[in-house]
Amino acid sequence: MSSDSPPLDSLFPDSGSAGAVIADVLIPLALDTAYSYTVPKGLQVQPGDVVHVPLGPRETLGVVWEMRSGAAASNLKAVIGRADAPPVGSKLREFVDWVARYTLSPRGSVLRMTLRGPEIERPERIAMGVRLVGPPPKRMTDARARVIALLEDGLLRSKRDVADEAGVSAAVIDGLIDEGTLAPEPLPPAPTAPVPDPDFAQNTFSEGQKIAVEALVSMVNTGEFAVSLLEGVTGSGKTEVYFEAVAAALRQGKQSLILMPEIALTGQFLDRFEKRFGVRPAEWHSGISGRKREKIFAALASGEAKVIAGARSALFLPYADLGLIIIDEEHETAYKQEDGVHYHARDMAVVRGRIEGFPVILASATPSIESRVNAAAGRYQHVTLPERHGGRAMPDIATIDMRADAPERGKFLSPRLVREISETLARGEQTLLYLNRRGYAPLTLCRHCGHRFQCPNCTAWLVEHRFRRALMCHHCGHVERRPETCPSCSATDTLAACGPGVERLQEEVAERFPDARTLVLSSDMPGGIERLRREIEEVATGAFNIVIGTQLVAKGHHFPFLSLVGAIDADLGLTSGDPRAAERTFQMLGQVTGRAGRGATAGRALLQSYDPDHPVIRALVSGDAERFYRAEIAQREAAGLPPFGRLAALIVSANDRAPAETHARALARAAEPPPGFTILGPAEAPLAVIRGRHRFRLLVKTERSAPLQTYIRDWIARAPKPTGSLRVSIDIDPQSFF
DNA sequence: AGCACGCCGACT
DNA sequence: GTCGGCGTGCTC
Repeated sequence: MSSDSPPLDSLFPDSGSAGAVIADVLIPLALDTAYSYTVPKGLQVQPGDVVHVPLGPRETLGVVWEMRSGAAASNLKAVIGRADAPPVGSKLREFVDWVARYTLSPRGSVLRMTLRGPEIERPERIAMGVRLVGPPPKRMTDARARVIALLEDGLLRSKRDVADEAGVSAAVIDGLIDEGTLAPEPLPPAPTAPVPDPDFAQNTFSEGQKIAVEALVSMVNTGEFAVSLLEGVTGSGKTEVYFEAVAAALRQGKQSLILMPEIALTGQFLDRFEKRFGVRPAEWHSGISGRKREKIFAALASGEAKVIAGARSALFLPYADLGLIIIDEEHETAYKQEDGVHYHARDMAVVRGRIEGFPVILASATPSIESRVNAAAGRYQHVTLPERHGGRAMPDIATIDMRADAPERGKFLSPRLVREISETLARGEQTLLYLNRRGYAPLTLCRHCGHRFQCPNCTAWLVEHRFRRALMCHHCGHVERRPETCPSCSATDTLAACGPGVERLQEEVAERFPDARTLVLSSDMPGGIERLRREIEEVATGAFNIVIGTQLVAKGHHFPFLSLVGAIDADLGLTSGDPRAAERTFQMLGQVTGRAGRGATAGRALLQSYDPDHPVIRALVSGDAERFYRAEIAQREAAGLPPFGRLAALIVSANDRAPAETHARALARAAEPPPGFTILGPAEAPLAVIRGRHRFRLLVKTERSAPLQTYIRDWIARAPKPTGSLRVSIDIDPQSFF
């Protein structure tokens, strides 16, 4: 339509509602388009307001995304009213739109992540306190006298406190209210988030740390978007260094968000924060629920909470005045959300910083390749802490060549490692045995006929869990009882466990060291995440002699009594088809071995390996991270892969193999890759069955800086629409986007 | 996310 | 004959 066309309402003079106020409302459901509603006269709303709107037969919450005035089509319903919730500011709306576009998700799905806090509406129950207001009651009792004596000062106290301190029951207090002696009065809401004091305590820093502190503080003081990669070996005092950036933000009155992998948010971290700032930060993770969640949500939206330590979901919340995001352990894969909206919290944090104009700090002892490359390219400032703090020595890392120093048949600890564990025990110190395999044994087979137990839904072996007497699939959760006889040839006593899991390792440890106190730390142990946090804290107190753990022991915990680390199968993971296998293994082993060391005494780490000359193993032993990063980038180039980033995976899945494969091929055909884009089609992607769904993976890579997601969006638009039980999900690896 | 609609198996 | 399983599609 040309610009001199007549206005719309003159074309439809009978529409009758020209000049109506229309709100485009985004609803936190899997909807990409905002729905239009008329705004009734007398209702004041503006973009960002949370409103109630009718949706089909029911009523939902939505956020006013845009406002306009014009002719209201007759099918529009009206906004019901405003909800009592903090508004979603324009920068946050821009962030939601950006993330939705980048992740190819409906905008409503992203919006939902920002409204996750409260069961909006339900007004807070106002707690009542009591105050002494009237004459003593006609009949005095001992209990009543104690209550009156306590309240003689005329101060307001909660009923709970009065009952506890006066040693009476609530009935006594209610009786005094009836008598008119006491009066109920609403209590002022307890502060949810006491304000951390940037000057509560000052840490002392080495010269090297001072330089890093200064770099971060000046970045925060500048108050503009910038990214720093804070790279510091384990024990270099990274946390204390970035606390100074938080202090600088506090002095400006700005809020800080410290993102960390969920399991790393332990009392240990909170204690360190409290030592520096006098109070604990507000916490946000899946374990915080109900009223507490609502309160924290309100406190961060009002600006009352100044520092929030949270898991990745905290990134999307409506902060009042966010001025800094820190991503601790930035290399962690836990930052990648794989269901619903696929996003990487580290990268989206950088985007939020860019949109809202504040600095972002990425901290790690073993940074991801992409952050290293971004730092080398000058997009990120590289701040390094090359030395351990407080005279702590770097751990001494060595390999044990398993071909030369083989354990007995059916055992997994090499003679040398057994010796080292004995010596560590004798010194009263702690040992950590790292094995990234849950359960007892990863494969069970029949020695008679060769039958292997496989998941009926997935292309995976069933993992034996002896503790639960079951065979389990780690992909879909399928569980079956471990039978006594072979289901294929009916032979008895021929089923053999192959390979080690942490449970089997514990069995071996218990046999070798019957007097040692051992603990298995694994995500599938009963008790959930809270129990794990408790156990991790117990390990830190030195309560166990030998700890056997899966990868979750690598997530940023400090174990002060730990002097020996043994990696049982250091090569595990190096051979998987994942393009990031080497990087992951390097980071994992780097983190785990970094835990070793007691005070000034150097710790010791032993890597049991069948391939001690592997570049990853050699880089770990030499302590030369630089060498690993260089070698890994070169390796990726040689394999035709970009160093990072411009790589996307499309997963096509269906309940049957044929439609999944057909669609994957159709997608591959529909793509007309622009120059510089390459599709690694379904033929090259291994088919896997997970949870009964047949999955095909198409990898797309590009050497160009053009945004991959734009290309993918066009591609999907061109391809036939998925039908039936087909699902296409897209996982785009991080890119540099600015 | 709800909720209705619709098309094939076992039941009072 | 219906009740009900969950696949599919719609909500301004």
